[in-house]
Amino acid sequence: MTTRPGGRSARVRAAVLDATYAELVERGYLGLTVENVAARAGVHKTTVYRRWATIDLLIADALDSSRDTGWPAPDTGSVEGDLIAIADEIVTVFADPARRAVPEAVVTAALHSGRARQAKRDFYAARHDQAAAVVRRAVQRDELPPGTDAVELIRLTCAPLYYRIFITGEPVDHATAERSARAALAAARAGLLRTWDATGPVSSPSRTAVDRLR
Amino acid sequence: MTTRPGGRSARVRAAVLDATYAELVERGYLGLTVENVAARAGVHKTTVYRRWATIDLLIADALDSSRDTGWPAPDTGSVEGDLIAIADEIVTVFADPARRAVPEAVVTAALHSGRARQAKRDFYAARHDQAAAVVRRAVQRDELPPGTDAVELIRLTCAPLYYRIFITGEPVDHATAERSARAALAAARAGLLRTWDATGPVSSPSRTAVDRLR
DNA sequence: CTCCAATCGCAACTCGTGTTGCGTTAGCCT
DNA sequence: AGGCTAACGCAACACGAGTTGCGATTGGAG
Repeated sequence: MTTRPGGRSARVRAAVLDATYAELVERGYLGLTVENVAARAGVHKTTVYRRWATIDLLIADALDSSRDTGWPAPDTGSVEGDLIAIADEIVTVFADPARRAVPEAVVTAALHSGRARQAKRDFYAARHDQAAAVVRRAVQRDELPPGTDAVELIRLTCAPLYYRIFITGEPVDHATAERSARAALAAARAGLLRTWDATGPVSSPSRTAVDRLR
Repeated sequence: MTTRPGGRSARVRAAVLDATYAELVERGYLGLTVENVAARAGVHKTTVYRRWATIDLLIADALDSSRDTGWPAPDTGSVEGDLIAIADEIVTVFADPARRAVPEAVVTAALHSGRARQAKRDFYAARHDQAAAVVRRAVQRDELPPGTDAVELIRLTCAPLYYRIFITGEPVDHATAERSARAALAAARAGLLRTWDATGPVSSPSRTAVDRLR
């Protein structure tokens, strides 16, 4: 997608990656074969095989392409609202069989291929950073203790949902999302997620919030 | 394993399931083929194919067999110590390539087969129930608010670790385990994990802890 | 405009997984 | 102990994913 309109190579690459997404949504990871992807992309299967050794590398490449796609972080006015919105979006995605097929395939592929594992790591790192904006905002608004690890709070918010979905196989709903967000928030408010030592006065990188209290 | 010494069928079944575990540890999910399992079990491959249609069903059956194996919940004297011990065990398991192969295979198999998904769900439900004992103890000792959802506290303790391991691909260590346990505990102590309504006096199913305070 | 290198399409092939039919063996029941 | 049924071993086969060699096409450079 970087050089979308370009030489034949770029055109073929884009067509194949698009076809991969489409096949993934339609048939899931299991039904994903190189032949089907090639057929949908209007390309011969050898072309696909020559460029991507396995399906997992194909998924990894497709994920890389979509990583830099903009993802708008919610802005409800409060951290609590924002975190619940983030958690709710996860619930919504996994409630739709078509949409949940993509992350499921990514997780599966990452368990098979180191390259896919790397792509997945990069993808979630980017997403976490984008989502962490709501936390950084909250710290500036004194809603949360200064020095709160923004990404860690995002992790704690999402983790219980993914845990249920991928590990225990338990259902998730709006109540689950709300509970996860509130629990994570409780830890943050208790000062358990501070990056720098919280036991005493330190040379903090930013004491603006504290200073403003005086 | 239920009727270990029995007819030929039971013997073959046990041999195959044992071989499945051994192959899983040695070669991982990817290297797991029916032929290898059959060879190690001293059985012909058609015998395996006739009983278990796919590898995933084989893994599911092996998981079922190991579900009722006793798992000793830690008892350090405090909930915090117990939860950290539980979290630490997860870190330890996934630090060992051989031991992490099993849960990884289970998660992969569950994404492929409904039968494996069910086996995984049952397994974690049993584990959660066993681990929840430390929480129930803590509630009785008044370390935690009465009505605290024991299993939910266990979920919140484990979730951030599994999230890093399976989803984001970030590393886990003792510090991660400790932080997860403490964060979950903060939510529980804040009364966010109560099963019954916490906003006022209710007809609670069990007010023993409250009664004892008088 | 022409040539050249890279890439693609095509068909035939290899190889491993999973299947099938049949003969054989083991365990249980009277 | 003898027979009966269910399960197993074996070999041959079917099928599809992935590979390979070669000719054809594309897009850019001089």
